[in-house]
Amino acid sequence: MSSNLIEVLVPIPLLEKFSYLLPKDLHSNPPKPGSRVIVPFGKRTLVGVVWKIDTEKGNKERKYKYIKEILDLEPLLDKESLELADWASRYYHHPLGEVISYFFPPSLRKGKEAKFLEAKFFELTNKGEFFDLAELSRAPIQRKALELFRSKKEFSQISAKAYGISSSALNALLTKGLISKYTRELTPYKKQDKSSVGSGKKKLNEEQQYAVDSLNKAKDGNTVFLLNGITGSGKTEVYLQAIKNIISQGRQALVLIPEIGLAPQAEERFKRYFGERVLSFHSAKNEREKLDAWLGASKGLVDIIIGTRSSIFMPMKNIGLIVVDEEHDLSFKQAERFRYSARDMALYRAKIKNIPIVLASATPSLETLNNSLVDKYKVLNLTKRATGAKLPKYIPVGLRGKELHEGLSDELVGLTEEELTKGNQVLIFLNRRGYAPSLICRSCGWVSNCERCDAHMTVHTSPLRLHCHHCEAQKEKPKSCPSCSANDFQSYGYGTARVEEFLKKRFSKFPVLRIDSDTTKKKDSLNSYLSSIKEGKPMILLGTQLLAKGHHFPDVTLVGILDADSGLFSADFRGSERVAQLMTQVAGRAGRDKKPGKVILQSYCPEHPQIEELITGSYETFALTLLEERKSAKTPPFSFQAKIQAESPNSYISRDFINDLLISIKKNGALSKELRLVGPLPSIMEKKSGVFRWEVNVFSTNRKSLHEFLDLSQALLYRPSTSKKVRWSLDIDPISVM
DNA sequence: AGCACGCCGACT
DNA sequence: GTCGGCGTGCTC
Repeated sequence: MSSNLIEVLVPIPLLEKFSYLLPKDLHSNPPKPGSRVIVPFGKRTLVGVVWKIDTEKGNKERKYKYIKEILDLEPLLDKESLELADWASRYYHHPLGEVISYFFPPSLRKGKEAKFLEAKFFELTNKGEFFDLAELSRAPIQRKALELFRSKKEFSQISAKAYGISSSALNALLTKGLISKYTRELTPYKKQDKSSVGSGKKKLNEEQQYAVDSLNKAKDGNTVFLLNGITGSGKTEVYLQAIKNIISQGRQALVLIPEIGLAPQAEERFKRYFGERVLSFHSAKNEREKLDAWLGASKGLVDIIIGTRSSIFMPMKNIGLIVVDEEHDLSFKQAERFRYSARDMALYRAKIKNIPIVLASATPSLETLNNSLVDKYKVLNLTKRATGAKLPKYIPVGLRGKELHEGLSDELVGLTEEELTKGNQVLIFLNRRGYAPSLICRSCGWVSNCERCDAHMTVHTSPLRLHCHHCEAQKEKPKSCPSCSANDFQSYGYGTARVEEFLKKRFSKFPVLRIDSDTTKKKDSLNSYLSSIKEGKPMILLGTQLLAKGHHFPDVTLVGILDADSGLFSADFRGSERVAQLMTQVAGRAGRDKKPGKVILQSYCPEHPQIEELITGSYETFALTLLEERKSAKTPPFSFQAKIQAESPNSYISRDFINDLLISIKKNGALSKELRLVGPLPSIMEKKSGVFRWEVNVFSTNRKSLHEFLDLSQALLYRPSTSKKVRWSLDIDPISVM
């Protein structure tokens, strides 16, 4: 018997699904899965999403509430989006109701209409058309307005104003029945013609052409491509042309890019190539823009969506290709709440849709590299720079026992001088902002520790203050030592601001541009920096990883890496992968155009095998070595990993929380022998922002037993009796940057 | 997540 | 005597 029960997802962190009755007058027209409804929930009223219809028999003991209202007659999410949400919810062990809310822009989450902006219009009525103008002789403004209507038939409220038709005249004509009023959706996008796709086709080299051809051939079927091109090899041009091919078939493309200052540039390049067919999507857009973009993509009016992580949730009417650019980038992983990886969700979305997907990178992640080694992915190699330039030459500089100039060796200073005089640009890379990483008292050894974190406070100048880079804390530099009252402070170590000071003094004839998150906070300041670099005058670019990613600096011939060692001895097993990617990306900024480039790699241990591998080998040989290490250690990608973390104002409470959880799991028999548990242990920076964090990491070569473990963990964690004093998180495939 | 209920401390 | 702290329980 039909029970007319509808399963509705509500945006609440609960594992249960909630069922509602359908009011009798709607029995003949039930809402479809993917439509939004309004439902009562406790004392509240929520916007929910229909999940299943009439499938549950119903529990006789339970009294169900009625759906209050159906917001969408036609579903807003297609079947594949629902399937993707379901998969992500199970894979990341996150409540489906919250997962599904990610698929909607804010205004739709709040229950607003799924419509483009509406505007008021006025049009001439029949009566108005044949009305005797002489009757309006005493109302000259109305008469003039009516004449305008006769020549143009309709005006929007705004254009009427522009033509000088006052609102009082409009109202008068309305009451006389000479014009009528209606509202209409303003569609901001026009469906573009299939034939007019893309301009400015660049000449491709043989490898690029082969890559484009391979992508074009794969238009149907779920092939995963690794577009593995060295820095400056013209990867973008390859996928631009593949996208062009896709949209010339009337299909859409989705391009995911990292969450960095690069977005405006990427967008601009796409706009130049595809014009109005492209729409960018990121968190800076306002609600209206987000809704318009969402509707435009979902109705198939926009051909290309380019955006950061969250764009993976964009609906698309007829998606034909997904590109994940810089696929190794960590910003594709959300590090809070719903801890999804947009790259991995993209892979699954492509699989459901049976379409090709391109993962592009000069420094592929070990996961991706491994998948290509076992032939899961098809590799498209670009081994030559598009300009024909050579890859830069590495010059290792050992620092032991050397006198340095604020972190710079004689070799680096000398070469910098040389290149600047030749009219070239020099890039100095130091992944540490501020003036100095800590302040110490030379009299007693006091160090500027942060009260809320296990970290030093960084010295910042202008204004002179101490900042913690892990929490919001900031304070004045103390007048005298808090411990011994002496006034004998020393700024210890180097940050970009300190190096900037030195470079400006030493190379006073040349501009020094410091580019880090402190100097680029203001809107568009990064862009104005980048355009002054583009002018090509000799100068020094000094910066953090902001500078390392993706930019094309044709006049940089020398890159100086001040500290290649940081991260070499990282506690995290992913540390070396990260360093290798960063170093390779930074080095890749040198010699991209006609001029050959050099990279100075300063290190206290140049004989370290990993540094040597980077210098004498390539990213790929380095990565292969790392893969071997991971294989013998059975760490990802040779096992699956999950992390459970607890945080509270008390270290023991956090520790016990993890401990107790593991005990319960053990009792329930979900601790299979295939699981390797690491912990409970304090997290890398145990105290952070005033809370103490403990964690357990679980590794397993068997996905099923890990998922059984996680299912049980999830069930236990979401029990209402779970202590609310502790904030916990479940992270699948964590990337842990503390 | 919210929201209500409930039971103990400092206030007009 | 009450306002309000946050612990606990519940949401079809």
